[in-house]
Amino acid sequence: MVSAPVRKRRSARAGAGATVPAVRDAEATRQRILDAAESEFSAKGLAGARVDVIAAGAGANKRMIYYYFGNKENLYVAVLENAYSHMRREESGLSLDSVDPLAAIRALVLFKFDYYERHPVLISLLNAENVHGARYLRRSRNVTKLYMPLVDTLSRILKNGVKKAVIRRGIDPVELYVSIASLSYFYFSNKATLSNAFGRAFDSPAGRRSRRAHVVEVILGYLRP
Amino acid sequence: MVSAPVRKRRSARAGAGATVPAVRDAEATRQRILDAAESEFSAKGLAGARVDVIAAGAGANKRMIYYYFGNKENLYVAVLENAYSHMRREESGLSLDSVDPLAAIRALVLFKFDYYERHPVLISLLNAENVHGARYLRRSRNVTKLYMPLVDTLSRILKNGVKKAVIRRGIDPVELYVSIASLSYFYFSNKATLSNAFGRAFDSPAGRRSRRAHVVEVILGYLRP
DNA sequence: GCAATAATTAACCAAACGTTTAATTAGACC
DNA sequence: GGTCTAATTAAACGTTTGGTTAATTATTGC
Repeated sequence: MVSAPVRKRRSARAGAGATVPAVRDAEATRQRILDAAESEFSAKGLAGARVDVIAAGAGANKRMIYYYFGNKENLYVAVLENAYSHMRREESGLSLDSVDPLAAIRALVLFKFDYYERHPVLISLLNAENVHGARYLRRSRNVTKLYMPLVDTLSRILKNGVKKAVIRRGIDPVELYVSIASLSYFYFSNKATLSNAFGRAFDSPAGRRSRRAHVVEVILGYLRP
Repeated sequence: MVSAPVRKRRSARAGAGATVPAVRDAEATRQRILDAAESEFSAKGLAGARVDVIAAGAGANKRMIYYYFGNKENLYVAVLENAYSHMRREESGLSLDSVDPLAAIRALVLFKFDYYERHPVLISLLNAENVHGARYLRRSRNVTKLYMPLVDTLSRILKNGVKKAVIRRGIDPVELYVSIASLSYFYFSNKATLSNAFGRAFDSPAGRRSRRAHVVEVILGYLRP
């Protein structure tokens, strides 16, 4: 490349702001499209999202979407895979084999809460996906049945806790995992309608702090022998 | 056309099967549209739903939707109001002022579970609504902030339970209510992606039975002093 | 029976939208 | 510097879709 080192191709006026690089860069363009698509799909769902809005948000020509992803549905699936596998990866990176079973479970609960808080798009995407019966997630081979390792870990922790007499007997690890996810997920997923139902500001920092403490209390309270 | 007293106007071939009455009946037509809209909107969301599909499902002319509801959005709001206020009505019909605080809470937990199980459309509608920040539910004046009575009841139950030393001290009734809702809601709301993540058949009768028992255990286990 | 009105229908329209065609430009390689 | 290919663009295309027009049929009140 020559002179004019930091030329911007366009003013990226669409607000969504993606900074367009000076040079042609296939991978970067693809990534900008993916990012713009994530925010558009998570806000409006597959049917509500607009291809033109995604292109504008990415600072790319609409044609690029078809160049890199084929069509709208494929792009949606790519976004879904991306968000979903990110969570899975982070979660499996958790080292829960602490000596203290209760501390391990507490760590898992807090991880779930914090992850959902930091990744609202994942929640929206999962919500939309569940509305149409996980049609598109199921289509993606990269994403199926990868939770078993975590359930195994949980199972070991429970057994250990029972032996040490700090956890009650007879808890199904899958049910427990779902309950842990529930208590945090629902709070973030339904905060719009919850705020509407109670006057209470559900999304305030204080609200989040007390919810965070509460979910730990519920799970650990339940686990007591 | 002559005699033929029980003439059907159309064969209602659309599969969705609404039985079209022999005579003109404004209220019945309106209701058929509402029913068809509920199933279409809950399956596809506002943007994904098709006005023509709703009309066909209702066995009515498309024009009737605009005759009775003005436009697609208004119809959506009507569906939402309908489903939401139905739940609110049923819930406020619960008489939880039993002598036994734990029995009262157990009844609330089971009510929530059973209601969600029996009304999957409500869950889908709420999910879709939360994806776009409750924009449309907030628009409906009929539906706001009507949960306070229930929270008051819950508050009384908790106080009573503390006095009788069967419930631990210091539980926030709103947090508890949200937790109770979470444990059941999430299970039904996310069953598609959950079934995908674990191999396990989440939606089987056996699965539902054990989940139902589990959520009661979690809440009552947590409440112990 | 006969107007007046309410309910219903078939056909149509314009805008929105996903997708494509075909041409252009930048960078890589020799 | 010229050639080849990959990245990018502008404009258009064809369908789908929400919404409308205007005419028709049933029902109600007299």
